[in-house]
Amino acid sequence: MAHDDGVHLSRRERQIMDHLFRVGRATAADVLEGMPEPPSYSAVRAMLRTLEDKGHVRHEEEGRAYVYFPTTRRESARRSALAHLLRTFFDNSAEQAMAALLDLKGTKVSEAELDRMVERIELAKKEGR
Amino acid sequence: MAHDDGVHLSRRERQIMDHLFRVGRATAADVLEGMPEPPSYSAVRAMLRTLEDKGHVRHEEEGRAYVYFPTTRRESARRSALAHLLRTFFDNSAEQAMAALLDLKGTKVSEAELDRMVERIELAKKEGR
DNA sequence: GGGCTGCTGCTACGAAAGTAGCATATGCTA
DNA sequence: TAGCATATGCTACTTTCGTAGCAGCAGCCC
Repeated sequence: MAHDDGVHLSRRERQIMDHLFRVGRATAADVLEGMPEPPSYSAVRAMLRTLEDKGHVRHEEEGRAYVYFPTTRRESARRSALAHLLRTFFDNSAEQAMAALLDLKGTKVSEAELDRMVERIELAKKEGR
Repeated sequence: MAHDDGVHLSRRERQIMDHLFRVGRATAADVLEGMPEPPSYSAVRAMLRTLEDKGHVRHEEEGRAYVYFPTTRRESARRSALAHLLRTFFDNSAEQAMAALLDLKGTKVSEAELDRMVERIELAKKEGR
């Protein structure tokens, strides 16, 4: 069944991971800046350490500062986040998700992009059969 | 006075909300069943109550049991979840998200669906200009 | 050198989260 | 009607989150 060892991300931990996935790598200060309702600097560092203990991030020393980054490849994190979203809100329907994607305000989709999307779909169609 | 702490969902609370969004409405027992690493029945009920206090769910009596459901419309929850995902993992690129969507294993996308997707995109293109 | 400045590593602690367990009410059934 | 099953409403307890604050160390600048 569940093999969950440490998928237990708390609210703050999730926020930190989100930021890390967004930017790739960041120092505690960077993370702090990128967080909603920023907590204290100490708090961020503490959580970063916790995340490292749990194995979700690692760090490298860069000059005097620690630079943190996710241990999970962005690709797989994406994948599972997307899968989860699909399952939770779209009944696993890629089409529905697509539709939502298209009329999401704030997302500017250029015509060229739309074209490439169509291409991708056509490709998927060919591969699918 | 902060009450709109909608983002303040704890780990368990998020899991519960996820399940609720997935199924629409459910009793405490249902929720329990749909949770990863299920806690005790008591725990679930307690959290459901908390969620109700915070305004994230409401309940109706159905027979002897309480049936809970999200107060937020699925639509808007979707929307913001999608926006968040896009921002966190796809640099706000709908195209990238689309691509990921297409080659997500486990999602069977029928040819008909693919066709409809193309239609939607073409429509978006027309509307866009 | 002396004093900032910025970073780390700690410890400590209140506040939530998470959980268990009881008492109680109600419908069902043998 | 007694007994079981299933609900809810509590209360109380343990864990972990989230946070502040201090000490120590390394560069920098006057």
